[in-house]
Amino acid sequence: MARKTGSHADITGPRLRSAARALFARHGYAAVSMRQIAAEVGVQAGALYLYTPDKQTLLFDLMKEHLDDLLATLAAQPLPADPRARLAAFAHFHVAYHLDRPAEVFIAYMELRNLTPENFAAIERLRHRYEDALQAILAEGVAAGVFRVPDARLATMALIAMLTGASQWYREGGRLPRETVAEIYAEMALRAVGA
Amino acid sequence: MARKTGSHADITGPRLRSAARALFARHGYAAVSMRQIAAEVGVQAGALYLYTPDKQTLLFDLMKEHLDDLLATLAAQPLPADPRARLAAFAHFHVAYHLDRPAEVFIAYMELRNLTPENFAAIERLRHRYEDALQAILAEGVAAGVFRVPDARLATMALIAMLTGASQWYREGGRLPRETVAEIYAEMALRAVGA
DNA sequence: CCTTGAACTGAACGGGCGTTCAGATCACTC
DNA sequence: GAGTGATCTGAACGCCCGTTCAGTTCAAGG
Repeated sequence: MARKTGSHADITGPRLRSAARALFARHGYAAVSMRQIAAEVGVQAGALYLYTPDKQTLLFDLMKEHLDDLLATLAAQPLPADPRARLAAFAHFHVAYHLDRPAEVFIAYMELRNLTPENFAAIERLRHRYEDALQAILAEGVAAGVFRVPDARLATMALIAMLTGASQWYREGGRLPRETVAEIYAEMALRAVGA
Repeated sequence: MARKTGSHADITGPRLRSAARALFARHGYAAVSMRQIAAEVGVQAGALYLYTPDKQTLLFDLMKEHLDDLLATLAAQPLPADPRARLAAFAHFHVAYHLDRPAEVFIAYMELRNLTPENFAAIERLRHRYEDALQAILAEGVAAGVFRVPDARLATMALIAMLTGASQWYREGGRLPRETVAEIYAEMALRAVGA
């Protein structure tokens, strides 16, 4: 008793990732079983192993995809040369991007400790690349005399934590529209660094 | 073959909580077994049930203790009347408190989804009480005309995320001393709200 | 119409899980 | 020095885990 109708390989693969993303985000990697994911996909657990070598790789791929996409989208972003406008654009981009992907954000920040050491190192490298992009903006602003921050690295971590936090409380259709939230956060980020 | 030397009830209880706190923070609630905790305590798994009714209550008690202590310590804090000085004192307190308790902070923010609905509601109530304390400071500052924030609730969430984030990267004996970190974060918080 | 091979099932593997409990141990009281 | 009760062990309960794999189904190619 196998599949009833036609070939499903190109359907089941994405569905697996999508189901895993939703379940990991809601209940956490360790609390979700392959059987639960399989049930969500509408398949037996064994069939999942046609699309992922194991559960750990499934988690790693989700996180890597998220960070790769984050870095690629940032790179494609037109960032003004002026440090102030540049930081405003970065902050606006960061908030909007994260509000659009609450599940991915949740996983990327909560499941780091469930990665094997090698996978963890790979993800941390990507994340560091992203942080460095912000840190460079701050350093330029300091050099240009328009930002006043005692420590660029600390300010980077503080801003990213603040901006990312938006996705923890924001709910679609809530009191404030997405654009307004991004705008206010960008404004706070600028002020925080003394712009 | 039971205990070898004397009575241990007043020792094993705290040791259970301490071991659970450390293991939950490192590996996550769902990934830690009662047997692992028992091994850390130096006891068989069954013995733990003399000190906690179940694993869920163990997690809940750790989180409730943390938030109760946070609220009590905040209440005992002498906060100046001037909104600017008041916010600076709050921010400084928050960062210092969180840098001192990285394990508790990690658990309180990462394991919310592993609480039963009733326990979750109870913890959220406590957390909301704390957030309201900050929001009140911001509202006073806005009323006094010294803070400029479009939305006090949003600013509250943004500041708490930023300040709490310090405990994610801060390491004892690192580049910056604890006091300096708290000072810089407090300064950034003040500027973020336009003070 | 027969063959092939991709897609999937269903059962099994060894092992760990949270929790319970009868029984063992032993500091203490009277 | 007998008895008590707090403390803990060790084994067991039923259940779920990630992963493997022989076998089944069926769309597509010749």
